[in-house]
Amino acid sequence: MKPDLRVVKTKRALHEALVELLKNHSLEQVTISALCRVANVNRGTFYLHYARVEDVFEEYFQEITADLAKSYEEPYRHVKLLNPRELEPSTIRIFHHVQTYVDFYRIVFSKNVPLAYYYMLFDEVRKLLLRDTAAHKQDEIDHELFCSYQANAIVGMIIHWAEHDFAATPDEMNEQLAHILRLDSGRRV
Amino acid sequence: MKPDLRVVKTKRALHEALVELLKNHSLEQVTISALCRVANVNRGTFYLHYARVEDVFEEYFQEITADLAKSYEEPYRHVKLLNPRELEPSTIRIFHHVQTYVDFYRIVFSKNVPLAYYYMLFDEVRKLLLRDTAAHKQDEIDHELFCSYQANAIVGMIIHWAEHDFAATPDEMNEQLAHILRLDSGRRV
DNA sequence: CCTTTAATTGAACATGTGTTCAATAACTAT
DNA sequence: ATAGTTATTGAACACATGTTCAATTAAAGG
Repeated sequence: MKPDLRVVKTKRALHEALVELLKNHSLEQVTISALCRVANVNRGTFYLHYARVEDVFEEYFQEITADLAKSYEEPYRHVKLLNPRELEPSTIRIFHHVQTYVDFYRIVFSKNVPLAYYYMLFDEVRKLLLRDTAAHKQDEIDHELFCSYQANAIVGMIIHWAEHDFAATPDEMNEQLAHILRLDSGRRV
Repeated sequence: MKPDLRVVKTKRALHEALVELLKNHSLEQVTISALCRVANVNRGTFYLHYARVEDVFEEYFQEITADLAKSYEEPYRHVKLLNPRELEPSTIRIFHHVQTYVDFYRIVFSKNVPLAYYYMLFDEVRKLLLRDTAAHKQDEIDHELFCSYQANAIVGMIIHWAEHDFAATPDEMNEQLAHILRLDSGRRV
């Protein structure tokens, strides 16, 4: 059940062709025909794996969101998490992650791309919150709902960040998050 | 400078044709050609006003987000707003608004629509928060950033709601928001 | 190495896309 | 009503889309 090398080659060619075309065109300007021309892949082959150009970007973007989760696994970062209302901001790697892949995130937050990309980021953040706050459930509050609330709040900060062309530094974003979470007084490093 | 009646008629025909087609097709399945066929509008005319089918939906959806703002203007609802951390949930009309137009919001929150629709809702909520919390700025916190945080947190709840097929009632959503905002203890009606 | 399996190809077809143009029709303003 | 303005139309064009098919090619597994 190994992945067929031909499929791997085809997908890699399409990935690289997409990155190439995105240097001079917006995502929605990239046609399937042009993508296949640049990638030297038959158009029929494209349809064996995808339906739209956006699906190729989505597959690529999946590797990036996977990196977000991975950065949380690094043991020296993965400090014990406290009550979600007192998240230790040094453990929040998301702003640094976004800056690392800012060229991708400019696309992810642009108006005419599918909402699916947004969900991929949101789901990743929520997954991390669900895992790290499992011990701090509160009565009367639907914990999954609360994580959707909290995760999307953070993504809201990233929207704001993107609207200002990612001018602030990741550390400044972390600092603001700390203040919002009321860590400004009684900070514990 | 009145709107040309011909334009009004054309747009209305396209709006109605879109609603008609959406009964049996997803938004992305609706082609420009089919839309124009049903609307009895020349395809060239379509391009005089729009570029994509999604633009027609966006124009329609604008009327709906305008209704969200309008519901906040109703004087008997527009109670004095407190500190954003203590939002009086009875003034939060958003969950009821979403339920009123749930057929539209199912599309707005579906994966393959443009992110632009999401922004329209988010911007509307943020605008309301910015207006109603202007008096409660805090030092050290970028107030606009905080409103992006808070507005998107609420939209995160709606995402969660949509994921569960809008099963909860708007009042239950409001109740959960109240709990999250720490109104559970010391509630003031 | 050789057979089996399956991905890829190239070609074709109907339809959709995006644009242009002169001719026509419908609206506005006087 | 009439003249002037402008949206709409229909036709045509090159190109993109989505699908099908038999022929070919490359990989997997023994």
